[in-house]
Order: sequence, then C-alpha cells, then structure tokens
Amino acid sequence: MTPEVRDRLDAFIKHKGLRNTPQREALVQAIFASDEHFTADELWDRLRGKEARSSRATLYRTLGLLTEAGLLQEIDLGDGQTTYDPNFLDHPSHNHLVCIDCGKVVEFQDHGIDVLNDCITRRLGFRPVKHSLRIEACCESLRSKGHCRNLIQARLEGKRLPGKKR
Amino acid sequence: MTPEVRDRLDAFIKHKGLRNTPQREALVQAIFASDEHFTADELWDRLRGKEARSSRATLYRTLGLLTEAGLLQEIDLGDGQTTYDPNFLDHPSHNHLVCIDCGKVVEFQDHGIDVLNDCITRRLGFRPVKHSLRIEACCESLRSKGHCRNLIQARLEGKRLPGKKR
DNA sequence: GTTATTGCAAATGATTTGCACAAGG
DNA sequence: CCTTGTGCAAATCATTTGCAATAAC
Repeated sequence: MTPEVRDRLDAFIKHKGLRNTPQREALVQAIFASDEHFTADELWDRLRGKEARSSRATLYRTLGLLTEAGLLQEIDLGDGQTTYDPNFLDHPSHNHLVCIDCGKVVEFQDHGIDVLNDCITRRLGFRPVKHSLRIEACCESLRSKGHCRNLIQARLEGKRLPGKKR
Repeated sequence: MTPEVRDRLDAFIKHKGLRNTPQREALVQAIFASDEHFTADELWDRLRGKEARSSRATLYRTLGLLTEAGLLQEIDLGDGQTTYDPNFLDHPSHNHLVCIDCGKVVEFQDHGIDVLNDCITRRLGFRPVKHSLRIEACCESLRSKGHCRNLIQARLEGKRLPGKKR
C-alpha cells in the first residue's frame, strides 16, 4: 500500500469520525496488496485463512466506504457483478478492453481519450468528473490461428465469460 | 419501426427457426416505437393497457433475443439495472454522459472516439467489436446558479439517481 | 404432430439491511 | 459511556429458469 493511499484513508476515517477495526484493516491490506482489480467474491477468497476475517456484510460495507473515499473505483465489466479497481490514484483515467472470446480484461490509458472527454463534456454543457471507455473486442489470434491462449486459460479457471449474466 | 429493423428481425426469426407470436410482436412494436433507451421496467409500463400484454418472463426473453439479433444494445448506466438502446443500427457508436447531479443521460456520438477506439484496440492486439464511452459529469448550471432544472425534474419523477444501487 | 413459446411461480445471486451484541475512543 | 462496527440472517430486486399448458407452422 502506498503512503498516499494510507494518508488518504486516514484522513477519510478522521473526517467521517470512523473507527479503526481489525476487520476493516485486514480488508484494506488485502485490497491494496496488489493493484489488480477484483470482485467482492475474489476479495472474499483472498481473505481465506487470514486471522482477521470479516463477514461478507462488512466486506461490502468496506468496499462502499473505500469507494466513497475515492480509493476504489467501481467498474462494470458486464458480468453482473461489480468489479473494483484499486489503481485509481495512480491512473485516474480508467479504460478497459474486454475480450469477448475469453473474457480477458486489459486495462489501458490513453491521453487522446482524456483530451477528447474533456472537450465533449464541456461542449455538452457539463463539467467533467470521470469517464471510462469500455471496448469489447475479439482476439486476433483466435481469428487467424483458430485458437486463443486466453480462452483456454479462462475455461480452465471456470471464469464467467462476457455475455453471461449472473 | 424502420424497414431495416423489420428486415433484420424477420431474417433473424427465420434463421433461428423462431415463431411469430402476438406477445413478441407487441413487445417489438413498443420497443421500436421510439428511439429512446429504456429499462425492462419502463418497457413493462409502456405495455400497460395494451391488449397483447406479455408476462415479465417473456419480456426478458424477448429483450435477450433482440440483443442477440443486434437490434438492441445493452448499456449500463450504473443504477443496477440494464438499459436497452434501440438506436443501434442508426448510431453504432454509443456513448453516454450521465449527470451525477440529476441522473440525466445524454447520448452522443463522436467521430474522434471511433477513430481512437480503432487505433487503441488494434494496438493492443485485438479486433474492434464495439465500444462505449461513459462520462460522468456534473451540471454546469447547478454549479454556477446553484440549481439545475434536471435535478428538480428528476426528483419529481422519483428517478433513481446515479450511485444508488438497487 | 412437432417444437417453440408462454405464464406462473419458484429459484438465483449479488448486494443490502434490521437488529442485538461487541468494541473503539 | 456513547457511538460506530460487526455478524447473522432475512430481505431486496432485477433477472433467470423449470415446468406444464399452449400455440405456431
């Protein structure tokens, strides 16, 4: 966890008059241990075996809090569950490409989009707050070679592919 | 309903060996009567009083079918329900700006985004299928004048504002 | 006659919430 | 102490699904 995250979180806790609990702290540690995005369920799995495990209710409440604090970004990958992105402070521009073949998600940034967003938003009479471009695409190698490494991997892991709801 | 839509639908029905039923037809009529986007619930309301009313199950099944046929576009406005856009054939590039103050949704097109999408997707090694830019912004007039006509309207209509889930 | 379709009611599944109890400060 | 936080179980709520009855073709 970067000092920035820590500071921002502490400030938020103080500002809102919240308290420090081991459950919340364990969740925060698990969340910011990596910069990978995750779902509520994946986070639940990460806490497997950890001493300070919380209930699902607390997990969801904490996710809401961190989102409110601006430390997490909710994103929708079209699979019926919310995905959380802890990578927001470092990368305020959040765009995702989802492979419709295997469900792989590529996160990327693009300056052009940022500029374009700003122009468009102002032209429409609003002030920009945030934006995200979501691209659905298909795998080039699947098309040319007839197979896709990601696809195989995804099947093995039993991942839910895009298009499947719930 | 434009002839294009009709043709495409008929072709789809024939291709998949589906049948023509009054329920489905009534739904299709209601959906393509306007080019406004809608939720399952709003569509349900549109059928109020119509003779050929269907069950919710059929409504959802039909929405799925039309989406599969490429006649509807599923979009996520972040309010916990799927919004459907019937405006896809005419406007393949689908972008939305959501006002975080009042929840108003502005649909817009932008050639720059289309170009950018194409470049980015290929650069990442994929083939573009579809994309959508989702902008969250706040109302300029709310900020400068302290009020926003949309906000008032939204409250009156009891609309669910962004950020509220379910 | 087949086979797709419908309606109903029950199931799903992620997320939320009421409540009584536990525990920060 | 006085709140805020937690866990549990029950509640939500949009959407899906099993199934028996209907209805296209």
